[in-house]
Amino acid sequence: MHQGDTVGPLDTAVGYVLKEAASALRGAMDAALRPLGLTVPQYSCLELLGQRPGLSNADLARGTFVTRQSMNVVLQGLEARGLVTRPAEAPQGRQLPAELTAAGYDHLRAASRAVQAVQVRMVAGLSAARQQELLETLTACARNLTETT
Amino acid sequence: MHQGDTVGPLDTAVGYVLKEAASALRGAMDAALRPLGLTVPQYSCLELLGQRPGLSNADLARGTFVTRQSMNVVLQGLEARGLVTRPAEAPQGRQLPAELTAAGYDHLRAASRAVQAVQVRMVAGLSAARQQELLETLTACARNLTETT
DNA sequence: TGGTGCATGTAAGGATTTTGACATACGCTG
DNA sequence: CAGCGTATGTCAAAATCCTTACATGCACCA
Repeated sequence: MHQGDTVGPLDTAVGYVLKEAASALRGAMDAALRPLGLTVPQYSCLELLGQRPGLSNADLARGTFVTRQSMNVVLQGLEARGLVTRPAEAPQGRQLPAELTAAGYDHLRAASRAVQAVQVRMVAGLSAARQQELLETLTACARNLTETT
Repeated sequence: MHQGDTVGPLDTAVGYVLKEAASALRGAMDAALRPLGLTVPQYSCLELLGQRPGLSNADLARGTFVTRQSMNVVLQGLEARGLVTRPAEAPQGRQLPAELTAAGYDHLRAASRAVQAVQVRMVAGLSAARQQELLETLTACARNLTETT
C-alpha cells in the first residue's frame, strides 16, 4: 500500500474538519433558533420558501438535503402553526406549491437575523476574499461528489 | 433592518454550502462503506481508535461529534462483531479504554482506503495550497463557533 | 392510443440519534 | 476529612430521520 492511501492524522483530513465545522454550525444554529421556537430543518424550510415562494415539498427536500418524507412532516408542522400555506389541490400535476403566511415571514425575519449572526461569528477573522474562496471551494467539493459521471 | 442582516441568496451563504458539502460527503462515504458492511459512525470509530488506541467511549463520542450514548451503541456493535475490545473493568476511574482487534485493523485498512478515495475525489481539481487553505479555514470556522467566550 | 419511465405526495415501519436521568469515580478546596 | 464540581458509563424514553412501499399524474415514444 502506497503512502497516502489511508486517511492519516484526523486534523489533516479535509473530511474530518468539514464534519467538525458542519457539526459546530449545526449546534450553534440550533442554540440560536431555540429561543424562537424553531428547529434547524424548520428554519431551512422557511428560508428557502421566503426566497423562492411556491416551491413544492420535493423541491424543499432537495434544497435542505433531507428526504421528501422528512420535509413533509416539517411542512405539516409549520402549516399547523400557521406559518405556511398549501393549496388543498394541486394546480397541475401533483406538486403542492407552498408559501409563507404573514406570520411565516415574521418568524423568518427574526430567525434569519439570528442565523446570520451565527454565520458572522463563524467567519470572524476571515477576509472577504478568503470567505469567497471558501464558498467556491466548498461548492466545487460538493459538485465533485454529486457528479454521476 | 440594515442590508446584510439576513441570510441572502442561499448559494452565497457559507453555512448553506457547508451543509451541502457535508451532506454530499456523508452520502459518498456511506456509499463507499456499504459494500464493506460499515456505516459512517462505525468507520469513524474505527479510524479514531486505529490512530489513538485506548480512547474511552466519551473520547470517541467527542471525536466523532455524537453523544456518548450513540457512540456506546456503535461500540457495542463493533464489539459484538469482534472488531473492538474493551476490558470488563475500568483500570482507573470509570473510563473503559477501547482497542481494535486484528480483525478490526483489517476492516479499518479496507475502509480507510475507500474513504480516502472519496476524499481524493472530493478535492479533485484543487491545488495543494488550496486544499491546505480549506483545511485551515474550516478549522478556524469550527473554532469560532465552539469558543465559549 | 397504449405503454413505459419518471416524479410527486403520502403512509407505515424500523433504525438511529438525542434528551433526560441516575449512580459512580476522581480532583480540588475548605 | 467532608463537600462540591466535573466527568464517565449506562439505562429508559422520546424524538428524529430514513427505508420501503404504494397510488397518482405527467411526458415521452412506439
